[in-house]
Amino acid sequence: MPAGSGTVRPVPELPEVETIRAQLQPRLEGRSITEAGSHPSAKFTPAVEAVGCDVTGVRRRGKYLIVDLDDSSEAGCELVIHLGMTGRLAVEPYVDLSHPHLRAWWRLDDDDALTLHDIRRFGRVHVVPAGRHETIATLHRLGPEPFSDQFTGESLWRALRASRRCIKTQLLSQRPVAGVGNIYADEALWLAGVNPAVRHLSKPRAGRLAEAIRTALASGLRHGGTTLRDYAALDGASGRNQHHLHCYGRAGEPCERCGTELRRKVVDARGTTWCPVCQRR
DNA sequence: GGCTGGCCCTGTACGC
DNA sequence: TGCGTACAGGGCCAGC
Repeated sequence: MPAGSGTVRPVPELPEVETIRAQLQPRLEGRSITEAGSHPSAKFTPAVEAVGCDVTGVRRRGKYLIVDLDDSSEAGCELVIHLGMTGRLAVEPYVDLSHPHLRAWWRLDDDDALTLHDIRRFGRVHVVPAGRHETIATLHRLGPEPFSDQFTGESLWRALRASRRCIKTQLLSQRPVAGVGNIYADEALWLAGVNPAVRHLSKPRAGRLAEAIRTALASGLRHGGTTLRDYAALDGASGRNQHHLHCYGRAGEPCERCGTELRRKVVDARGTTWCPVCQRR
């Protein structure tokens, strides 16, 4: 086994972020932010613009958490949080300012605090006027939500046709569809029988892949997300979807469909598991 | 404007 | 036991 390969750290993808969002909403909605602080790194703004604002809602767009704020302006503003690979949010009464992984925190008017811990510092925090995402390039160009009417086999086929990059790279770019990361890309491609390195799909196959993306994400949502190491929901509970994965992280094991040994290779600098028979090019 | 590759970042596993 | 190295990977950015 190569060094480090036994340490799998999945990032929070759509199901994980949605699980956190659902738990965060009742804890934050209606509260006011009274104080903010952050790690001294320039990457972690304390988002002091949020101080004095009321939380009016908590939404998700792709892998981004968006906390809607009423700042007395007509449009309001948004606290936008991306958890990166190892980001973890919590609402807790005590903020340990000496914790080495504490990146940002916001004190609420009930004396609890929303905290962001992030081991690898890949997370991001922004405050922007409501709906103005031009300064957050990936969010600005995000594809349709996978469970929306805008995401169809046709829309996926068109998006994939517009680029010459391989399918997996395109899925990870967030442009054909929002919220798919490495885990669910591998799962969806396996479900659809699509090789991660192909560059174009026929319309029928794009339709099957769109359905497979929804199936893989729905499984993650149903099981509270996937926990292989770092991810935990707001209440600290682990997800259960790791027990329902067909492909991701199973290189060397037999394919559930055909029994062929699943293989692993690097696509777009991401570890990729696939079945050489079911997902033949 | 699209694509590619390098970089960020830290915990962990492994070899020596 | 301790040190050095490889690896994990989402998003950003420079260069082409």
